[in-house]
Amino acid sequence: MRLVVAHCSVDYAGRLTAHLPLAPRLLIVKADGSVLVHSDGGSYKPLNWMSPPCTLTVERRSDEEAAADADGSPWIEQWQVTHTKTGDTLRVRLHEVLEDSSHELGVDPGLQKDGVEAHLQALLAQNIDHLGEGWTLVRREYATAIGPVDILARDADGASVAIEIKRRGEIDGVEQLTRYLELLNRDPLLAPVRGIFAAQAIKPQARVLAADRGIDCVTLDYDALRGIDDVESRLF
Amino acid sequence: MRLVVAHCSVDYAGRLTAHLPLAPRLLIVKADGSVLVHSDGGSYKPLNWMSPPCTLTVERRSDEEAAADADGSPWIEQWQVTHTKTGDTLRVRLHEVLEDSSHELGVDPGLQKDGVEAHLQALLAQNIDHLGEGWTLVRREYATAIGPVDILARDADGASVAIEIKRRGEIDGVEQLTRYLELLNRDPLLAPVRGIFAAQAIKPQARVLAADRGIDCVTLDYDALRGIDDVESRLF
DNA sequence: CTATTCATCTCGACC
DNA sequence: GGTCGAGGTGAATAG
Repeated sequence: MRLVVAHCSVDYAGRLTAHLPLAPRLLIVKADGSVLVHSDGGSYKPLNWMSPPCTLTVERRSDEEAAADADGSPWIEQWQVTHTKTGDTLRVRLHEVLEDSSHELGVDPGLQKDGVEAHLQALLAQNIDHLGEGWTLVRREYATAIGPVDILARDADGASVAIEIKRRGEIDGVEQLTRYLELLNRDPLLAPVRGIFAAQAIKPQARVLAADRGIDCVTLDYDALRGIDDVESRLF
Repeated sequence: MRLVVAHCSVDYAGRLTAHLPLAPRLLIVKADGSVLVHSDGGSYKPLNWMSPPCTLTVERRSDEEAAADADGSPWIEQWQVTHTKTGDTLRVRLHEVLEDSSHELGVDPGLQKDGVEAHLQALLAQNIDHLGEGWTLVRREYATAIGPVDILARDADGASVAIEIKRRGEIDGVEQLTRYLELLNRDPLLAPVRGIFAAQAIKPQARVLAADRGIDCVTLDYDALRGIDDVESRLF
């Protein structure tokens, strides 16, 4: 990994073209040749970058050559980075260099995560009676021709219920569930199937559309579900 | 901006919990207090991070104190970063420090972009007869109760056409256009309104759904449209 | 390999 | 301040 702090200008050409005027920035060149251009603010996203796989060629020139630049751009080092597959290009022109260091870091052992949608689905499946007393789980990831329904269950009366789970409930989730319901209701063994749209938070537009389609909305409390699960884990 | 290369371990707790075991990494502390943890590979996304607004507190201790750590974690410096609004926390424990430098970069002048969907919409609006001879533009961003239609036009016979533009044509774009058409066709001044789904590339599934809904698909060539536009720019 | 879906999404535009 | 849609989305997972 090479770290350079320098006054630089950057040009990118690919799906879009973008330009960064001359200013001091942090440049990172990773072991795989990928390049990040960071400013001293904003978010984790670089101002500009090149993803691997890519090739980096470096051109250096003397102060005299730089001063004589025809375009009036007195860079002393230029990086030409080209994406191996898409042909996207990133050109970085370094003017004044404030820092330049390199380190061997090796391969990272990687991140361990917990708490995403899969977990939410597992928790609700394990606590399906959270939705109503006497409810039973039929299957998680119930397969249909157009994709798997998150959860298929039966209510206390034995009627089928298809449940779509999202972390955030938005309009396309309702559309998705609608397509599943249309298909499931063609199966005489299941029909009538009603739908439940379950999410940690549901947007107003999604609620309106769901209501229009006769789909019930349920907001899930992740911590509460986890709490239930912890209690049950201790019981069994 | 502070740059630190160090053997470190990282723990994040927020929407999810995540852990990075001890390994050499690049740590960046930006002027706004945000922190990035990068490995020497992967993408432009850090392994872990904290977005602004957040507060950073640094705790240092001597090698003797570190060696006597009750948990057996001989860190010599610990960063506790807390998000001001959400309360998310990031804890970084530095063991061996390989580099530590700071720079004043100031505020970046920012990025200039070109070539995204807005541009595609503008180009097609300016060259609406690309879709058919004698076609005319009614309005870009034609407002409806459920959102703006990208382009409303009339064909050579004066019949209304609603156009949805995407960079990549996928199923939800067809759904979106379907909703617009349903609404627009309730307006007696416009009806009958037909739909055109225009994108640089359209997925087979989206084509099938569009055909089923009576929506025509058109693939757009960005460079060709830009070429047309350049020619016209020169003519007028 | 392609295709789908999630994301600590981020980011901008618009209301 | 929110809400919504796009992204050079990226990244993981299923088929």
